[in-house]
Amino acid sequence: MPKVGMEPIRRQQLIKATMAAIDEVGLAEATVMRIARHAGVSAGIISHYFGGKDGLLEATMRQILTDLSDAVAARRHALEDDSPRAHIGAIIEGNFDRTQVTGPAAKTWLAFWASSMHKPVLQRLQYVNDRRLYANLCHQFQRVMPRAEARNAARGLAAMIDGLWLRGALAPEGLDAAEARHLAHTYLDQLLKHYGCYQDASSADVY
Amino acid sequence: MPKVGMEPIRRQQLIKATMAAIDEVGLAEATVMRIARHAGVSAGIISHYFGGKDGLLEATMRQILTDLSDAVAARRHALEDDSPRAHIGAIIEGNFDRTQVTGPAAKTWLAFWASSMHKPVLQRLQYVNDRRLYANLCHQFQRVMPRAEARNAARGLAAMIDGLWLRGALAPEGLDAAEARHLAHTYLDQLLKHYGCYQDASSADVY
DNA sequence: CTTTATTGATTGAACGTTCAATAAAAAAAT
DNA sequence: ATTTTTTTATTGAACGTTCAATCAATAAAG
Repeated sequence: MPKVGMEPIRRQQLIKATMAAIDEVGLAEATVMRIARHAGVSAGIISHYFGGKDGLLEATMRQILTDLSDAVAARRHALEDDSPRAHIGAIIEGNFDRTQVTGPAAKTWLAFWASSMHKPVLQRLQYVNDRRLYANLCHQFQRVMPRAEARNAARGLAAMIDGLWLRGALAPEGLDAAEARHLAHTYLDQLLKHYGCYQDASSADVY
Repeated sequence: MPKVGMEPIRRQQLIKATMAAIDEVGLAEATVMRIARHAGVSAGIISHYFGGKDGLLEATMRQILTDLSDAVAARRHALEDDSPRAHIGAIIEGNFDRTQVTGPAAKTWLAFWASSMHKPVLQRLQYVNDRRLYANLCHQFQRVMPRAEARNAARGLAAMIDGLWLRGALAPEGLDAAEARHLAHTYLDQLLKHYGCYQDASSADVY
């Protein structure tokens, strides 16, 4: 079976298998053998392509963060409206993108989040991603309110988004994306309305 | 050294040591030996008092949930004002109680949260606790707004509280409790103001 | 002398990693 | 076009480590 150019294929396969395994039994019991079985390959191949289990986990977290980043960027670039509300709305929508919220990605996300508390490599990835979200929100809010208030608004909305994610990952029935988006958008409207700018409520009932 | 009546002392000791170990190296590397060393006892004692590692972890999560519950209950019973805003405010304050937010408890909390996704015993504990918070919030909101809106408000505030917790546990500098409480109270004010009830803003700058 | 409390060496299972062996594909040589 | 050689891909058994659990031994207290 050995063909050339297997590396990118196997890497993707194993990253996907990692998410599937974590979704199935959790990070603690996602052994290399279980992951390999999901991908239909042997356990040894993981060390071959990722240098070891840690390398695979890091690559998997990178993938998830990249996917999220792309989902947000795509929606922001597709905007016709350049208003702060539109940009922040796109950030919300991107964070509750179907591919991110559904299935394996959500639980893997939370698992890595908890794991990053004590693994410097993952912590760094999480930190960079987090700062980017915060900086983006802050920048948009600053277009319609003073810096100090913009910072609070950004922290509040970031917490709201993460909280909805967290609760969705833990809820037995999974995240209700429509409801989560609605709550986040309503909160955004309140934050903006409080400063009397761009106060039309047209985006409140988008979902 | 063996004296009688050691059981309750050892149990508390070991639960505290578990939190310390998880705070130090994370749940994945919190071995029975490490926990025992923190408590200054041998590893075997854990199986003796808790039946095994799982029993100790369950007891530790129970302790955290009880502490949180007590912190909320204490503040609610101390209220002079019986208004919905006062009750919900007390719930917020209880959730950001110093003993909960500071040190080992916060990281242990998040570690168990992630772990509960795949451990039925912990999942059940988390679920019960979560439902109680939601039911309490819902009940208070329903005193000043229709059922459907109250549900949304409760879900939103619960997400905000959890999100602030989550971000606090992950932030290198830890949670800024004062800021978190301020954000949660401001959000609460907005939720209530939206319905024109109890609209004085006196509690917005409590902290 | 019985009960309660505790230890620490031992056991067996599970895990990640390594590596020699294998086999297909590609390249080179005939 | 066929054979030989090299490269790439993959396996799976073996190894060493780590861990939770067990239990006989020990010792203080009642």
